[in-house]
Formats: sequence, C-alpha cells, structure tokens
Amino acid sequence: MNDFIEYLKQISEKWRKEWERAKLHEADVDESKPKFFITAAFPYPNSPAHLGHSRTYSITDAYARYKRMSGYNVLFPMGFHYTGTPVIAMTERLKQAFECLKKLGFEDKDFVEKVWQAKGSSTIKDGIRRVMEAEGKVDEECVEPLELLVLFAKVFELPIEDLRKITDPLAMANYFSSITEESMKQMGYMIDWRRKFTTVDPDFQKFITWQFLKLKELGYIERGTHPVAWDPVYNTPVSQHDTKGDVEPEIEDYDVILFKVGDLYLPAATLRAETVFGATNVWLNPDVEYEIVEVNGKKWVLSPKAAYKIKYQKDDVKSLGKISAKELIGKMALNPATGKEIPILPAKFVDPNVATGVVMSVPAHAPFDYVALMDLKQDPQFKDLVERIEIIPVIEVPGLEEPAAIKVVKEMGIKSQEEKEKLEQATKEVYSLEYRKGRMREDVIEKIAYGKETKAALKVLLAKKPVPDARELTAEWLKAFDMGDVFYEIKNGPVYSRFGNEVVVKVLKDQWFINYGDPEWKRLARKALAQMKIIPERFRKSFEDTIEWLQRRACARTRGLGTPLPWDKRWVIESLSDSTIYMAFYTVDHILRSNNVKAEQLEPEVWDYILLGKGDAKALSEKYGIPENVLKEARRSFDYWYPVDSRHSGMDLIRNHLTFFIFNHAAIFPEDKWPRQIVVNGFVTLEGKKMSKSLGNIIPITIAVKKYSPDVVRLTVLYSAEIGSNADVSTEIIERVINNLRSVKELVEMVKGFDVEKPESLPTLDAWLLSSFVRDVEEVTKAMDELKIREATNILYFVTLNRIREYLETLKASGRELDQSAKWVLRYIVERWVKMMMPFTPFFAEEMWHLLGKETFLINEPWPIAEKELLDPIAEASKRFVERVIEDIMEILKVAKIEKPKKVRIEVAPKESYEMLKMAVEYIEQGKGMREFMSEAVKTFGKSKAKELRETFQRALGLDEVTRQAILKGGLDEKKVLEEFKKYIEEKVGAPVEISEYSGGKKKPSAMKVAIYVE
RNA sequence: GCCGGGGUGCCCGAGCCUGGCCAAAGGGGGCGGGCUUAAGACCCGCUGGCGUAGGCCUGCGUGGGUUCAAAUCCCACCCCCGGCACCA
Repeated sequence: MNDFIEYLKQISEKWRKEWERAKLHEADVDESKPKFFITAAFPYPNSPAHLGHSRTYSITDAYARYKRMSGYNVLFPMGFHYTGTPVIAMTERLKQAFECLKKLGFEDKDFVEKVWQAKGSSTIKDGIRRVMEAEGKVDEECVEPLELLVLFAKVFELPIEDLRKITDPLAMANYFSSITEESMKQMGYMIDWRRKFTTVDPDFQKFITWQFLKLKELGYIERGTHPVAWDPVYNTPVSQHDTKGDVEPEIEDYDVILFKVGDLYLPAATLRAETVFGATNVWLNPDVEYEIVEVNGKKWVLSPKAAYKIKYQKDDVKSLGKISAKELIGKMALNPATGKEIPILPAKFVDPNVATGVVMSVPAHAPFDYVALMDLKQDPQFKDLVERIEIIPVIEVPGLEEPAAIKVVKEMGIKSQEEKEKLEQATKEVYSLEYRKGRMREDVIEKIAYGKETKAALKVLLAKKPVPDARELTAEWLKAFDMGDVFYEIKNGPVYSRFGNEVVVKVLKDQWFINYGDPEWKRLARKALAQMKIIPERFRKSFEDTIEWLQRRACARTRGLGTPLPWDKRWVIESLSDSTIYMAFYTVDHILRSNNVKAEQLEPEVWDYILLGKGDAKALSEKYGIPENVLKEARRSFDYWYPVDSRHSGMDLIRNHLTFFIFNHAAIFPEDKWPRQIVVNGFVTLEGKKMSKSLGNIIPITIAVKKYSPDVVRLTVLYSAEIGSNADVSTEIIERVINNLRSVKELVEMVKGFDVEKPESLPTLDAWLLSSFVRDVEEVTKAMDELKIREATNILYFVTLNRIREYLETLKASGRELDQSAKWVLRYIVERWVKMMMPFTPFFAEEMWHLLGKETFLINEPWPIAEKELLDPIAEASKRFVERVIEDIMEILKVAKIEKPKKVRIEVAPKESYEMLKMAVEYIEQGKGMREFMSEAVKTFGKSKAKELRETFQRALGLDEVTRQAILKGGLDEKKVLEEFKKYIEEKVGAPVEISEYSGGKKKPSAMKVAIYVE
C-alpha cells in the first residue's frame, strides 16, 4: 500500500510540474468559446488550509475541470483574505503565547513536546494544564495562547522558528497564504495563479474604495446610533468572524421598568413588560453588593456587572457608590404601572450577570417567581409580608382556569427554586403558551391605583389584547413617562472575541452601517436570488429568510488589516464587507498589473469604465495615464468573464457572506452581471467527529497530501458525501479509495497494449459490458451537470470498476481468452473511463492516460459522449437472464439439498410464449391494462391460453425497463444465449448443463422463465 | 410554533426526485471456508423466517390511501437533528 501511495505522490509531482510548465491552468478571454467563471470563497490566511477547506476547493475544482472538458473556457482564480480580526487576533494570541513562555520560563520546543505527551487523548488545554501543574507554573491566562502554539507546532507541524517570525499580521498572512497556496498547488487545483491578490494590495483597496463610494452614492451606507457587539478592550465591533468559535453575537433588548424606592430606582429588566400589572414584589439577589449608578439623572441600582455594561450603552453614567441588597430588602417600591407599593424581597435565582440584576416578580406568570415566593413563606423573617401578597393574574389563556405559571408548577411538582432545570422548562412552557394564546384580562386595569382617565385609556389600549401587542404597548407607555428604558444584553452569551475578551453590547453613536434593511435593496436581492440556481436547491429558503432578516450591519472596525473607509479614514472596512464583489477583481488584476498600472491611477472613474462600461477610454487614458488599450482590454476581460457562473462555499456562509454577495451584486451591477449560481457544501468530519482546535484533530492539507497523496485526498472528500451534507472522512473510506485506484491502474496496465480493430460483431457478454458502460457515461454526465459528485464518483470508481471485474471473471469462467473483441471493448471503455476521472483524480487520470500511450494533456480532451448506438438492451437483458437462470439453479440446489449435481437440464419456452410476452409488454408500454390485453390476446392465441396469458401479463408487469426494451426489439433467443454462456453456467453451477426446447415435461417453461431439471 | 433535513436489516449507510431487476447497493461486525507454521493482510461463501425444485411469509418510524404493483407517490401522526422565532 505504501508503495502505491508513493507512486501516486510521485506522479502528482511529475504532472504538477508539467502542467505548470505548459501553463495549463491559465485562462484568457477567448470569444470563440463559451466562458465559465467559477470561484470559491478565498481563505483567511490565519492558519494553513485543512481538510475542511479542501472539500470546498475540491468540489469547485472537479466542477471546473468537468466544465472545461465539456467545452467551456473556464476561469478558476484564488486570492487571500487578509482583512480584519481573523488574522490580527491570531497574531495577538501567538504573541501572547511567546510572552507566556518567557514569563513562565518554558523552553519552546521542550514545552510543546511535553504538552503533546501529556495531552493523550484529551484536549490540548488539558495537556498544557498538566505540564503547568507538574512544573508548578500554573497560569490560566496563558492556557489559551499556548494552546495555539501547540496546535501550530504539533498539528500543523510548523517550525517554532517560523512562528516566532510571524507575530505581526502581515507577516503571518504572508506566511500562511504561501503555505495554503502551495497546498492548493499540490492538490492540483486548476487555479490561474497569475490573478492571485490579497485584500491589502493597494490596487485591490482602490477597487474596494470604489465599491464603497458606490454603495454610499446609492444611499445604502448609513451612519447612526445602534447597538453592536463590542470588544471592550480593543474597542472594536465584533461579528461572527471576529469571535471565538465563530459565534454570531446576538443582541437582545430587555425592557427596563423603574421601581422607585426613596430617591433610588430599581431597574427591573424583563422580556415581558405586559406582566408588570401583575408584579407583586421586586427581587434582588441577597448576596450581591449592588451599585448605585446615575443614568439619565436617575439613581439606578444595578448589579456590578450591569453597572459595567451600562457604561457602553448610555451617556453620562456616573458611579455613586455601593449598596448591599440587604439594605433594600424589606422596603417598599412603587410599581409605576399600577401606582401601588410592593415589597422588595430576596431571591437567589436572580443572576447578577444577566441584564440589570434586578427582577420584578410576577408569580401568576413566571414559575421562578411563584416558587421563590412559596420558598419565602418558610422564612420567618418574610412570612408575614409574603402572606399578604395577592397573586394577580394578568393574562388569560382559553381553557385555563388557573394562571399558567401556577398550573405548570403544580403539574411538574416543583418544590423549590433550587430545581433550576425543571423551572426553566416550566418557564418555557408558560411563555410560549401565553405568547401564542394569551390575552390581557380586563380586570387587570381595575386594580390599579391611578385615576379614572388613566384607567380608561389603559382599558382601551390593553384589555383583551393579545400578549405580543400588549407587551409593546406597555413598554412604550412606560417609556413615555420616563419609567421605562432599554437594556441590551448578549443573548447567546457569554461570547468572547478572538482577542479573548467577553463581548458586551455598545450603543454606537457614529458607527457606519450598510443598510441591508433598505426595502428597495431587498427587492433587488430577492430578484437576483430568484434568477439564480442554488445547489442544493433546498437551501434556497435559507437565502430567502436571510434576505428578509438582514438589517443594518456595522461595516467598519477600528483594528485589523484592510481598506480604510474612503470618507472616514479612522475606520477600516471589515472582512465580511470587503469580500462581496471581489470576484470582479480577478477578471482584470493581472492585466492591470502586467501593464504596470499603479494603484494611484485606479480612481473611481477608471473602475466605472472597467466594471460598468461608463465613460470614454480615450479621455480616461489621458486623464490618468493608463494606456487606452489596457483600459479596453480590462473592460473586455471583465465583460467577457462576468457574471460569476458558479460560486462555491461552505454552508456556514449562507447567513452572511453569500447573501451579502447577492445584495452587493444586485446593488452595483446591472442585471446581466448578477451571479448565476451558488453551490453550498457541508462540513468535513473525521471519523464522525467534528474537527476542532481544542482536540487537535485538524488535518492540514499539506500533511494529508504527504500521507495519502493528492488524488486520494481529493477522491475521499468528494466521494464521502453528496454536496449538501457533511462528509465524514474515515480511514475506512480512504483505504477503499486507495484499493480501487490500484485496481484501476492494474486494468489500465492490462489494457495498454491492446491495439486491435473493432470486430464485426460482439459476443453478448462484450455487448453487455459496452452497453452498460455507455449508460455509465450518460449517468456520470447527468450527475455532474447536477453537481452530484458523490454519485458520479461512485459510478466511476466503484460501479464501473466492479462491472469490469465481473466481466473478466465471466470471460475466464466461459473459457474465453482476451480475444480481439474483448481487447477492443476493454480498450474502448478504459480510455473513456480514465478521461472521466480527470475532474476527481487529475494526476492519476493524467498518468493513466499517458500509460495508454496518449501524448496530449487530458484536461484538453473532450468529455466522452455516451454513444447511444452502442446501447444494446438485448445484450443487457441476456446477461441478466443468464444470471437469473444461475440464481434459480442455485436456489434449487439449496432447497433440494443437492450438493453435487450430476447434470442440469434447461428447457426454453416455445416461440409462442415470446409472442405473448411481447404483446403484453406492448400493451403495458402503451399504458393499457390487463383487461384490454386479455380481450385482444384471447382472440390471437385462443381461449385455451387464457390462463397462460394472464400469467404472462403478470410477469411482464414485473420486468425492468431494459428487458422490456429488449423484448420489444425482438427479444432474446434464449437457447442461443444459454449456449453462449454454457461454460460459464457450468462453472458456476458445478455440473454439466444441457439446453433444449420444451419437450413436454411437467414443468412448462415460458418466455424469460426457463424450466430447470437437476439430476 | 415556523422553516429545512432525517427515521431503512445486528451496526453504519445507499436507494426515494423518475413506483416494478428491492429481502433492499456498499461497508462494518458475526459465522463458515481458502491461503499461511501461526497471526495479520488477502480471497470465497453465508448472515429476516419457513421450505427436499427455483416458492411462500414478514419487512424500509406509525396508521391510512392511490396503484395491477409502494422503502419509493399522497394524507395524517409520532420521534430525532439543524436553523429561526419565542423565552428573567
């Protein structure tokens, strides 16, 4: 096995050189051919590319190669995404790692080795902790940065000397992009590397500048106040690609309701403002030292965490000191909604880390509150207070007598607030029930302490209203008289930025946004999507939902590499915003660069000309000093290659990048330049497990290639799963792939010397093989058109291979040699078969092609055509028929317990039986039923045959399509076929076989169903 | 609750779009045999039940339906997974 892998690696290096020398992957404008522009999402060079990347790129490449062989002029380019936090955060962590080593006095290589040993089968972090403990140098802050160092050194096998050199972003990006580029070349991707660029190249930045000026001109850029997820240390907004674990931070707004106590306010945070009418008390966590903070001129009591968070959300926040919860508990607070005084009580379930750390208590509708109150009844200090509390139901649900919270708590048998899990489940139930079916009770309003006018107004607004409406109204009403406010919280928190800091919500005053919420823009995006092909189609809905869901999106950062915002250079355009139409850049950059066009010359007007065809080349040439022909060539190139015909990426990018891609194209380009197709693929898992940094089970492409060869890696990821689902790479599949490639090679070596004329006619066996192969060609082609790559590879590397093996075995068992016919058929098939392997295992296919004596580059050969005239349903049906006869004989032997048969006699049906069957098939093919068939057939064959006719029709119904075709074409001469395969049958059955016409025995054969006698 | 995916034999997993070569590909595991001093690798056979003649029965989440014929099409339901909504 190792020898074979060595062989595969060797041929891959050989052909890589040959291809590069021949500039085989460079694509230029060629008006004589239809073009196909295919792109895959470019990577962030913050680590070397791994198997997960290789899936997207291998799919893209296989498709590119298929299209090229199908007659298209195919352009497949690649670049590198240097922008933003992904790269910079990695350098920060690496820097920290080296500082940690120094601080803790570890020697780098020695440390890494020790960790790797200590790790065992657990996580890298555990390994680090073990080593730290063993050496008595524990520093939790250092665990994470050091994890990265170990990952790079051991999993990615990068020399530590190299790592020391790449602690600034540009150096790191350059280093990893060159490794990734090399691995892509090793994998044989058909990339036109002349067009490579990075997102910090000056000319690219000018292109992005143009794009943003366009967006601004169109009114899609806004400046405004908006809550954003924020790294409080690095002072920069964060989104999915800026967080650890790529979590999109979600912002949730709590309504804050101010309960007055003396000159202080308790800001209770709630998601259910409408229940304030049923608030019976306010909860504080008795163990927390609260802080008094001045917000908008009022003194709010907040948990320490909330006091910290609110500084990012409000102006003029002043800390005024501390107050322990105990000082407030027992006092009365004013419920602003009802005008009634309610007590402040202690509750441990109140989490000071969530929202304000102050909660209002609505026992009728919140299980936590209800249970906490019941608990308090046991407390002598609060017993009296609690017993005076009257539970006030605010919401009614049809069919429910009791308030929902109480009912659910009773049903679930919850006894104390310690039963957190149960309570959370109860809460879920109550809320979803009341949200969907609940309405505000009329009597709620009666109980409030305000005057007639207020009551009347509230009654009109709230009584009998559905919960969602009432919620909004209540919150608005409270805000209107300064008793309500908003507090933002990270909903899926805690979320950490890539720098390692806990993300907070910041209300940004002058942030720049792209407004994907613009209705006109949304309309264009919908239209663009509607015209686009989405593969697999079932993801279309996700795109539609994302288009609807997208709103304003912060598009600038204060940190990281990238293009400054053209009108406000303090900001850098963030990574998901500068990568939406960059495919256009590939169509022209090598032209501009090879003609020495400088970034300074690439002013917006120039881009207007190149990308939109606006303006006059001659005038622009004079103005900016770019030769006119260069401008024209760039314009022509863009116009030729654009739009993008197929865009490839992983499915995690649907909700951001891919949808932004649609939006931005729709905004900037005319309709005929909108993308044509998006192809989305799933992830790669290893032996059923997600690849993860912490486990260190990531396989970089470079290492996989070293271990298994490029073709094996490619075929494995391509074959593992169909495009839309996750692909599991396992040694099991890898081994099968290797074995099959080896078998293919053996066949090619056998066939390479076959050089014979096409024979006059083919034996049935050969005609069967040939015909089946033609069907394979047809199916593989169809599968590739639909990007069913698993299906295509399955047919080629497994089905076809097995059939050829079967053919050879049958040939041998029939006592035939590799005669002219066999040689011709095998040669015919193997040549085309090898061709079709080009998209999936290009190096291997190329080598096989040349083994066959060919001298052209296979990628320049046309994709095989399924030659329909070679289809032979009679041969296919005959082969099946023979197999069926053998099966039947074996079955008889088994059932009759005959171990060593002396002789097998087969009798075939008389002609008449065939005529009946043919007639039956004709009727079935015309969609006619048994009744029609019988009435006509009885006339032809006579009434005495009625029973046989009925049976024939039944049998015909069960026949497969190919056999039916064969019968319509005249059917098979069963006797002849059996004679032809006699030796083979004898070999299989282990006894001499005798074939004859029906001789009137007790078993009556019929068409396609022989009579068998075993002696 | 909404949207999407899924439930297949001891296990994994294809098939379902386009109904019939489907007792259901391919693996894995198990059993038996070959090769070998032996193990491993490799090769062959068996692996739902019954059956002394190629047959019958049961079967692809559950229950119905369409059809000459359903794993495949339609309806309803149950369960699992992902996303969203919702939830102190």
